Amino acid sequence: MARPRSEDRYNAILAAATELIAAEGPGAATAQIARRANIPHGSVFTYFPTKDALLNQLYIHLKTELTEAVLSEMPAGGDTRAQMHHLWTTWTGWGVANPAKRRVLAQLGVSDVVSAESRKTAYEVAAPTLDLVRRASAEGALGQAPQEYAAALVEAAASTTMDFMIQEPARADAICQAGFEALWRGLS
Amino acid sequence: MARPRSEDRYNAILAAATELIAAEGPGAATAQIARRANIPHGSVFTYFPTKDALLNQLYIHLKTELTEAVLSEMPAGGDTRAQMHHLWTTWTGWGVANPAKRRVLAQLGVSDVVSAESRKTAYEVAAPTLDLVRRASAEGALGQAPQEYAAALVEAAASTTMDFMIQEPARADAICQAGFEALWRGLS
DNA sequence: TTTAAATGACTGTCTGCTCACACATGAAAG
DNA sequence: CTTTCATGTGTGAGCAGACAGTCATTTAAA
Repeated sequence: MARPRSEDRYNAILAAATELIAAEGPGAATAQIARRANIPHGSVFTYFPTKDALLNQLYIHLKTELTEAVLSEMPAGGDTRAQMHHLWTTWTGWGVANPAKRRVLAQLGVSDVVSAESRKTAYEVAAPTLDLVRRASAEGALGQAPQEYAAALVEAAASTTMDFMIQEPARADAICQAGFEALWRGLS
Repeated sequence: MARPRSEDRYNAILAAATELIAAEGPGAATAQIARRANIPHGSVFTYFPTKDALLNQLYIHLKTELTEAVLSEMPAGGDTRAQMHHLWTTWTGWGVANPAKRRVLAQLGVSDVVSAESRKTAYEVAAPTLDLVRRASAEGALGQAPQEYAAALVEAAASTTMDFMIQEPARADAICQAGFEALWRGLS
């Protein structure tokens, strides 16, 4: 019926926004994002109704990408520790390999521009992760606490661990392993 | 020699900035901050050379206040667990009692406007805390990891715990205790 | 009398967003 | 297979509003 939207452009906008927001925070200008994406400024608003909508979409997009990375190649079987270890190393590995994406998630995570709905959507995408954490912590000190609490603690620990892995690349593996050991002891 | 600056005004600016940044992020306008502090817009710039300087000062101010709260009435003696428990309950208690301040620290903590120098200053203020965490974790899984890593994990866990305590006031105490138990197991 | 704070109107810059027009697309008509 | 046509994207100049910071003047402390 009409000219279709370009998926490439959509992705280019999200990619450009990721780089700029990582460097300048959520205040990065839409005109700058458009320039980096090699499209005219006006086109940003044919793909996203407002800047807020763009930031919300970006948040969901990155959360989804992270969750998919973490769940891919998850060992089957019932060994919870092995699964948690896989989750941990994949998660921190993704963050180290994608520092800009990681930084954007950190910035948007504490920002008000991300709506409760977007957070809920991201939360549902991450449900399998939540379930794994619940299994890992059911018998431990956090067994009676809200299951989301244990999941949030794991996320916070992963985030902190990535910071230090990036900061000291030479000891990244050792930090990752020590962090997992501490996490596992805390949960179980 | 000349009219002195008013300490009240200085504090009023920081207090107004805290409330507004908690609600709107670091993008909150200086004119708004001035209005909330009941002073003319121009006066903001006799107390702080730029908005960035204001945000940096605010960050150091809140970090210092938090550290003082945590270290006050710290039990002497050599019982590391009791001291960690005091640190934990005081820290999370401060956050629950001061949600705006806590939120501002979270927002500024991931923001680029806070310079490396400001972070270093805040870090030095918190040195006694760091030392306590080092003692608590020296024999555990994190014994070989950078001591700042253990401290950052404690901070991240405290921050997450406050979120849930605020979210579910009825279970706040239980969450706080469960969190400490998990933390202690992870560290030692 | 000297000095710097108090004040608020003002400014240059930047912001998200709009809009009129040109044009590509795919469906429908012949 | 060609022509027609409705639809909605491509484009960038332009707009109203918001922003951090300035400055000439007034005022109060030392």
